[in-house]
Amino acid sequence: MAKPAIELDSFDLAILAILQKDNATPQRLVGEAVNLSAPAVQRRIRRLEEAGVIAANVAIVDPARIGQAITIFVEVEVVSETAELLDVAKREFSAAPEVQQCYYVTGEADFILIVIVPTMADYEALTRRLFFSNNNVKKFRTFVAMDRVKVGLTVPLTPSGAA
Amino acid sequence: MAKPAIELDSFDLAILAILQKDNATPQRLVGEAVNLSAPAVQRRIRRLEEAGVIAANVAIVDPARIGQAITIFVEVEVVSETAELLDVAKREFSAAPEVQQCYYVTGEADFILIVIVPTMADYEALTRRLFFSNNNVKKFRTFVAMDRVKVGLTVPLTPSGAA
DNA sequence: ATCCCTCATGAAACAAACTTGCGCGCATAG
DNA sequence: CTATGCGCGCAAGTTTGTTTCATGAGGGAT
Repeated sequence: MAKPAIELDSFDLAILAILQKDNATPQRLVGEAVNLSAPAVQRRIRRLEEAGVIAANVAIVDPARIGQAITIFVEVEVVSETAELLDVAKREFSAAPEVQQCYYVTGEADFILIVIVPTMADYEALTRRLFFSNNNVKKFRTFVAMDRVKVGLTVPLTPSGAA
Repeated sequence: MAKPAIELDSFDLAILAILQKDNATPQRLVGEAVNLSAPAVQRRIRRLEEAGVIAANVAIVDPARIGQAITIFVEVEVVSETAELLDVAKREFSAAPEVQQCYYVTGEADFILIVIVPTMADYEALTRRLFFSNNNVKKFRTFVAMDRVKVGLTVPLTPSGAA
């Protein structure tokens, strides 16, 4: 694993704020925006990537333009919360390509999944495969998204622990 | 607005699959992977961007490495589902920078929010601002994420509506 | 107090990638 | 059968990303 935390100064945060919105921004422009030279920006970006602060550089695809994808939320409740059973569930859920996001949470549910499927029939198939065939799944609740009001993974830049 | 849908062939889907994982992949490598020349890849990418299929190119930042961000799910139930009240809610929720994602859903809840905050105190402040001061919010349930098992916006590439 | 070591920066050179223009082949329509 | 439009590949030009190098600031030890 990478280091749990590295020092981030205001330059790093400014760079992250830009790349979070558009990582195709030329380093030259980034440098101008944060008052740093292009190579300096380059080194910082590499450091952030190696440290895991930048987890990935990806293109965001609009599901609505690809077939007619349906976004679904699932709250999953498990029977037993032993460490190994949780690991099993995490691995199974993560393995499904339809599962975009999976969180282990506190509260009335244990897992929250965000699923994208082309049709409801695909979702039904997924539930059979993921939930009904897993004895540790007590119950699950389904929420179908009618509107993606706001979608993003942009993290608010908190200057905590930085100079 | 862009066209609601454009034709996507297997080349486009293959390209999208790659860029969804890493949009820093050189077009030359993309071309090799899909058996196309670099300029052809380039033109297709541009078309996909203009059509809105590629909504954005962004760097994914791990919140855990930025301060100690907490991911929280909120199920919001509203009193009245008139169009204008929903619009108000959508706008208010979207305006909050802490709200990463907001969906309007069917089921036992009306909205599902994904929130990122540095501390629980910030979340409490957010609830006051967003929920308690909004008379149309009947109730809300909170789920705190203990583990981000899987995070992504990767859309499964469905060859529907393509050659 | 001085020296030395380490580290990050900026300027320039270098390499790689992106972008554009051109001609060709294929599919479709007339 | 011919004409037209679309998308491809090739090659050149341009921008961008990457490396190298010398300089200056900060820290610790003598």
